Amino acid sequence: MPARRRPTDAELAILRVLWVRGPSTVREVAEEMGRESAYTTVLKLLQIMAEKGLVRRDESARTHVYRAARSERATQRQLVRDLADRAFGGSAARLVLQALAAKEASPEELAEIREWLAEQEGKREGAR
Amino acid sequence: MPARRRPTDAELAILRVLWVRGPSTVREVAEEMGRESAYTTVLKLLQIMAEKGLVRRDESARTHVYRAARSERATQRQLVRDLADRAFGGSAARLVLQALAAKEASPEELAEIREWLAEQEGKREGAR
DNA sequence: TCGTCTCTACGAACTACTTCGTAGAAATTG
DNA sequence: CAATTTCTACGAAGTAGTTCGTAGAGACGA
Repeated sequence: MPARRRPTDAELAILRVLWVRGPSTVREVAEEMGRESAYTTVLKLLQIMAEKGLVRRDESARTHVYRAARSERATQRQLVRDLADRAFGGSAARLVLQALAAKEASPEELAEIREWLAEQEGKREGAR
Repeated sequence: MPARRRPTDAELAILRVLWVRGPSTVREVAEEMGRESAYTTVLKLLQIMAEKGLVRRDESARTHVYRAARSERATQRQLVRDLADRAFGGSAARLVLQALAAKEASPEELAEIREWLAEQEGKREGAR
């Protein structure tokens, strides 16, 4: 059983495209990524990612169609956990505090965070 | 001017030791990391990290002493920014929300987050 | 049909990371 | 002083990631 490794930079760039576009052909992904990388580079990457299980491939037509195997949310969560483990002693909360310090948050995002906090408050009360 | 690359996994493991122990010799770091990696592996890594500027080396004695070039906080912040860019479209706040979902936070940490939010609230009021 | 285009497959080359063995200098010990 | 230990330096090898060129099959248009 192969341990799940985190996607590399190049893989993540491709996943981002697939999350936005949905199932796509090699050409579509390559196009979306601009002229940064050659068509065959994207193809090769997608082939490798299919082997790794990062994407699924529909081969029913001559032109294969790829889609992300895991959702954006699930992948993001995995990456956060991974970073928390590697650099924050496993504490996602400490990671949060650094993240808050790192960049400005929009009012909407602040509101979401506040909402989450309120939920926690609720749970805590309920648990007494 | 060499762009600052993020520390690799092995480098991060060593940095963690240096942050905890402060300036240390190769032997001390190797010891701290358990018997996972051979002495010369740690040595080589530290040499490379010194070249990259991740650590500074005091060569005044025969046994060199290494210390982290950047603080734990600064490095953590860099890593958070990097992850936000690579996987969250640059939004640290969205990263925060995933992080909050990823793991339980302790009451102390929750309190810190609340405090930070209150600060933001204050700024916002003040700006009106 | 013949040439052109598009697609997948494959492999080669290059870089980065990680590991550790060996060599030799310097310090220490008996 | 000789043997042992401890240290740095270096190099080699293995793995993984990334890039892209070339080849050949299939589709398509003139």
